[in-house]
Amino acid sequence: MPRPRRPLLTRDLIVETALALIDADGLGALSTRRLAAALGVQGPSLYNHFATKDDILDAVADTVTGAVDTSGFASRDWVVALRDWAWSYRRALTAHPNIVPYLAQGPGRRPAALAMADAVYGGLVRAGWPPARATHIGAALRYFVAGSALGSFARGFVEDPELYAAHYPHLRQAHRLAEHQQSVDEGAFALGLDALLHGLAADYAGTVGTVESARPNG
Amino acid sequence: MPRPRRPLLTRDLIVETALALIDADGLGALSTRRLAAALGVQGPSLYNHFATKDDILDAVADTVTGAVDTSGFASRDWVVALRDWAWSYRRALTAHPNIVPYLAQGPGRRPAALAMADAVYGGLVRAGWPPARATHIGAALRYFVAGSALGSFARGFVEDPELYAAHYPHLRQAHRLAEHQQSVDEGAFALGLDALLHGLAADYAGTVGTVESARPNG
DNA sequence: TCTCTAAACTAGCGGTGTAAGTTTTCATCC
DNA sequence: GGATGAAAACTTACACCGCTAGTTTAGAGA
Repeated sequence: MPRPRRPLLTRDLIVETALALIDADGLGALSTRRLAAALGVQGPSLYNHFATKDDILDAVADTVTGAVDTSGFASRDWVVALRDWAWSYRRALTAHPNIVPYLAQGPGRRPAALAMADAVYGGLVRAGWPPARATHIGAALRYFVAGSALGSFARGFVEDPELYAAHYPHLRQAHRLAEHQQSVDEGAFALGLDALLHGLAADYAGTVGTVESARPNG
Repeated sequence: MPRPRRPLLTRDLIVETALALIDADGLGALSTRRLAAALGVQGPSLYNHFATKDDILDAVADTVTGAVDTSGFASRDWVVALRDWAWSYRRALTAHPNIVPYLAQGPGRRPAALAMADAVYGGLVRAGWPPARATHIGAALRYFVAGSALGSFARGFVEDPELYAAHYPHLRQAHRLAEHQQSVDEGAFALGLDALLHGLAADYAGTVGTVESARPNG
């Protein structure tokens, strides 16, 4: 097949299909030939639109990150904005868990990740946090969200009572974690996020200072 | 070469060499042939000692996790124990950052990870936390530590001022993050960990209750 | 001493990312 | 309107990947 009358591929179509394949079969199952086959095309044709496979994955990661909502930093109290952002961030990642390990390794040059960092940092500084602190807070929350989306704690346990009872005295109930995977992970996230925000609020009261500087939109 | 007089390979030697290669060249650069070559052997010989490449990586992950110190839970106040554990955990992971993405995806059947979970959970329950809460707390801290070791926040930024100034108004100083990578990541970790523990302590005071139940070794 | 297993080997399969070169279509400029 | 050059598909091919199969020989146990 020579050059077709209307292009068979576009960057968006490739990214969309790649994400669907990753969601369905995992990151390891995505090869350029399989992706191309899903698009009705031969493998190397993808290289007319992307330079490398990693470029494709970067674009996929960018669209996933693009779904994160940071609008709260523009109008809400910083604690509320952080909480809303963290939950939105987590939802965006857990909607596509298979891409998370790739995504979590370097926000660098990806526009959506930069825009997110920009909004968070800007919002915190505007709320009165010193720049260095704002950087640390944004990073700390990113650690927490990425870690929670990456390694489901509960998913790691197997549904086999005997495996744990023998050697790990306190894990007698661990096999039940597998059943309640989602609620355990969400509960742990909720608990940890609340604790983090509580601690940050205390820090804010102590270092940034008075009540009047904690205005919602400054 | 037939069977040698003394075995050229042992599981420990394979694991040790694999970890060294991963540290030096990254997870992606570890192939069975390269690993075997580093051991002075042909590729498939490894399969006399491990069933699959993933088995090798699991063993590597287990030795890395094995370096985490949970001894604090046996003798110290739970807040101190959590803090010491989290830092030890982080040190163990950041000593071998390239294996972290593999390691963070499922503690499941790996003995060292199970022993760690057992110690943490047991220590928290002994301190008076309800079992479900103890599970959540352990998971939340794991999220935070794994996230911090996985995606260095600072490493993702490039040392090019112009890249950020144009589109991201608040990230004008972001290129400087690359220089101070380690201190930024450690600072963010310290801040986040302290906030988390502060929040948990407040929760403890509110739900678990009185002062006398917060005894160090119960 | 005989036998079986262990631990190395070689050969090879199907799959991977991607480079190189080919063909044809479309858009653009004289 | 015909020439030109880029675009977008193709085929072929390379080096590498994880892993299987079968072979050879050393050592351990009956």
